[in-house]
Amino acid sequence: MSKQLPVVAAGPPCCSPLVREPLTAEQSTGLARMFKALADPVRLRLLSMIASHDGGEACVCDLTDAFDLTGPTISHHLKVLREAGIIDGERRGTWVYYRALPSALRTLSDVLTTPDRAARAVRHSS
Amino acid sequence: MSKQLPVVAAGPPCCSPLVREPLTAEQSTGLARMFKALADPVRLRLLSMIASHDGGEACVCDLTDAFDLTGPTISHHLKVLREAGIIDGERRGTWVYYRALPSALRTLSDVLTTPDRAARAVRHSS
DNA sequence: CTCCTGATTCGATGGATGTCAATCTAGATA
DNA sequence: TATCTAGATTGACATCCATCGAATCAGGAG
Repeated sequence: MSKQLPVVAAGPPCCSPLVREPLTAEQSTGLARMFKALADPVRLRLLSMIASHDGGEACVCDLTDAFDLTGPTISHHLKVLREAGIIDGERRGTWVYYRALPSALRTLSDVLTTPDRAARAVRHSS
Repeated sequence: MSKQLPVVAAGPPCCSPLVREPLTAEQSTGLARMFKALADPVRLRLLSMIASHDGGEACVCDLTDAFDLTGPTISHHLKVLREAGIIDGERRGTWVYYRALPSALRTLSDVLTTPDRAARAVRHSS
C-alpha cells in the first residue's frame, strides 16, 4: 500500500487560520489538494466510516457494502484519500485496513478555525 | 447578490466530528458541496483574502489584482463560494464587497475536529 | 441621455473526474 | 501445482469544471 513514500508527506506546519492572514499561493495549492479529496460525498462518508470505526481502522470489506457502487469505484476513492495524505492503508493477510491520519484532519480543521472559536478556546483554557 | 441578514443564521446543527460517528449520506452530500467550494487554490486564496481583510470584508477590486486571471474567472469563483454559503456579497455604489460567513467555516472546521484536539482542549480547560 | 468603469453573465473549449467492466495481483487454502 | 477471494489497476466513457473572450448589467460623472 503506501508503505513507501507518503505522497503528500503531511507537510510542514501549514497555515495559520484563514481568517487571520491570507494564504500564499503555495499554501493554497497544497490545501486545495486536500480539500479536493474531501469534496465528494462518497469520500467523506468513507473517511467518516474509517475514522469512527472501532480501533480507528476499517477493512475495505466493511466499507463497500454501505454504497451502491462497484469495488473499483470504492478503491478509486480510497486511493484519492490516500494520495491526499488523509488516510493510510495496510494489508494484513487477506484484508486491507485503512486508518485516518489525524494530523491531516487537524491541519484542515485549524486553517478553517474562526476567531470567535479561537477566543472561546482561549477563554476555556485560561 | 444575496441581500440577506448579516450574521450567522446558525445553520442546521450539522454533524458531529467525522471521527466520532459516520456521516449519513445526506450530511455527506451537503458537506461535500461546501468542501468542493474550497477545493481550488484560487478560491481558497480568495476566501482567505476576504476573511483576513481589514473590516472583515474585501472589494472585488482588491482581489482581482492578486491573480493572473481575468475578471470573469474571479467572478465565477466568488459565485461558487457564495452559492456554497461560505461568503456573502453586497453592492455598495460602484463596488461589490464580500465577507466570509463564520458559521460555515465553523461547521467545516468542527466536522474535521480530531479527538486528541478535543482532549487537548479539555485538558487545558480543567 | 451618453459615456465610462466595475462586475456579472453567456458561450465555447480543453482538461479533470466519477463510474463501470474487464483484467490483474496478493495472499490463503487445498 | 491450481484455485479461490479481497482489492487494485487499466481503459473507456460521460459528465463536470476552470478559464477565456464577448456581451451585458449597474452606477457614477459629464
